[in-house]
Amino acid sequence: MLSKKAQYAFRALSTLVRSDLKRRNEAGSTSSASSDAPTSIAEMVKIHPMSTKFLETILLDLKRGGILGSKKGKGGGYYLLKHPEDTPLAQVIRILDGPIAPMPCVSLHFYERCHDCNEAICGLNRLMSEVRDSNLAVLERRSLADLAAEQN
Amino acid sequence: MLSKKAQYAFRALSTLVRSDLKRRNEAGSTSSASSDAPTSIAEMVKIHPMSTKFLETILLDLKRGGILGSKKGKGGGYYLLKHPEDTPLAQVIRILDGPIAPMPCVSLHFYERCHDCNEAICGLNRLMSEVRDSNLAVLERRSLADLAAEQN
DNA sequence: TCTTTTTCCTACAAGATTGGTAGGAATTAC
DNA sequence: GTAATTCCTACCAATCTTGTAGGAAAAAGA
Repeated sequence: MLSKKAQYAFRALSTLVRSDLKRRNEAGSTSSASSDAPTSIAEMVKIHPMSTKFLETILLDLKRGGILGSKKGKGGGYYLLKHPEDTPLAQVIRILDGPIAPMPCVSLHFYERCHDCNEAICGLNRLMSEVRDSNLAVLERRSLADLAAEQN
Repeated sequence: MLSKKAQYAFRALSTLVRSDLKRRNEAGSTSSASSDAPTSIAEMVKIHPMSTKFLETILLDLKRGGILGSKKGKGGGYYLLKHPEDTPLAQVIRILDGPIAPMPCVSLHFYERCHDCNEAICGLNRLMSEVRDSNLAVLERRSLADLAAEQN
């Protein structure tokens, strides 16, 4: 299961994406994200109610993880560093929750050797690699842009 | 990530599957699993080293979950209740770790309503349903039989 | 320059979860 | 009767989760 942290992150990010897309439409721009008109924590919380202080630490994580930029002071806030399509969901989850793989010995980004088995012939290893792959097929393909896409 | 409990469970189950398949071969039987020749905790731990007491509680869970049968006393132990192909990995995980879905609001077996969003139009809900489905595509199709299958 | 608004940073803390351990009761085989 | 096994409940230490507290730093505007 995703932690609350990751769930809140996605909700806040969906606000940022919508604001980003809106600005793009107005400007007619297709370039990478711009730093003007950042969104403050207070605004995000107004749209998706949650603890302000907790969201603060989450956004900081996302900033350190290279997904968000920020602007301090009056009129400040956070903004996407890249086009929403260029940030896969997997990246967000790894920053906040760590490994996506079901076991350390099949993780791509957080690999740890398995001491109890020979990975080359371990059935569990093979099956969990399958699970990991089917997961990543979705999480690496889907991006922040999909998060904000309206359905009918 | 799978808990240690689930990982240990799979290792112990692989021992039971191998013992089950061996017995089937000898007997030439294709029926559902038989209760003779149960495997004791001590034997399982000999093959896959782990805490005996901890494995005890895990096997009890699997028994209560309807996957294993047991026989008490001398010569006793645990055995599969069904043919290995008829126990999907998903069932084992649900017994020991609970939900497979990434969020309660997309869980099939542990559903909880999401209070912060309208599920019908929530982008996160839709994406996480995709993740759940891709996961289950593997975990419901793959069974204990695949766990013990030798590679090359 | 002063005030307000914002992000940034570190530390703390209560509660839940994880990964076991302890000790014995019940059952069965011999 | 004894040894071997499962069954059951309670406990426990460490870690993780989900926040909270309190301010420092920076920027904007008057």
